[in-house]
Amino acid sequence: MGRQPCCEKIGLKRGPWTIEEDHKLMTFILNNGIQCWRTVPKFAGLLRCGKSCRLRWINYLRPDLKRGAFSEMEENQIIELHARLGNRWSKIASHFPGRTDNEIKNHWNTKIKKKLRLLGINPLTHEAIEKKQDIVENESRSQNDRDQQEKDDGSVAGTAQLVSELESKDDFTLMDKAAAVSCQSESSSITTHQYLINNYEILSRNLEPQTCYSPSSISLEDSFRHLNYYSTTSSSSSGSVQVQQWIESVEDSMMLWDGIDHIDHRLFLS
DNA sequence: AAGTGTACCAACCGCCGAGCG
DNA sequence: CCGCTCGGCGGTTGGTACACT
Repeated sequence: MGRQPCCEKIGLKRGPWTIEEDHKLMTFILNNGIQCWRTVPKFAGLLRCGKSCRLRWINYLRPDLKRGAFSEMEENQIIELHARLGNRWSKIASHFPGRTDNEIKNHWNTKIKKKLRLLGINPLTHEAIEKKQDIVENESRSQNDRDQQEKDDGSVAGTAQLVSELESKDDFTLMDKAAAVSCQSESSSITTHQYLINNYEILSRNLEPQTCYSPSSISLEDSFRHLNYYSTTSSSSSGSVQVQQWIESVEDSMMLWDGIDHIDHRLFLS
């Protein structure tokens, strides 16, 4: 026979995790590590499926998670990777330490996809949206000189210039401008994708002037990677500080744990 | 103030490849 | 080799918060 079943679905809890459940799961994993997800809920005292525990850990409880908004640089990189890899979110996420595939997928679906559409880019193909072609071609014809110049030098300076010129046109809608710019890049030797990467910052600033990219929250990268080392040696003050930062971030995000001091002292700062 | 629409994101669902027995 | 489960993945859903009318 094969392996034992992952879990008995009957009687298992579903839905949002409580602070107590998070506490149990995190305490168990930090104490015992992860050998088999099927056994985790059993030994951690949770009425959850192992799969659910895994998801909760990976997407929310993992100490090396980088919380906070995506930076523009990260967004640009996501677009670039998506153009190459498609919806392979885990592959994309592997380029972003501390970010989860779920987080990137959500960000793509709620933010980036919308912006690309406004820019006249098909988020699936990263090509210019077909029906924008007429607008674009009309605009492009009137910009022949600029087009030629752009083709000649193969740079994105022309499109960037077009962006700023279009911005000054009050009777041209934002979407039209974006489409025109997008097509402008298509008609040149520059691909839509390259155009997007080069001008994304300019355009997104205009599309969402209210957007404020908050600085990333405290980066706790590597803290978990070094967790075992620091918890065993405990002689490294920097390690202790790093772990302490993680604990504080967890406390911030999960309110108060009744046993956080217990975990803190026994695992990290002994 | 209440109702409705929209955005966001945590969590679930179902599929698939790898691997165990 | 086969039957089966696990772990991982991508798609989707549902709940909540916020914005708008």
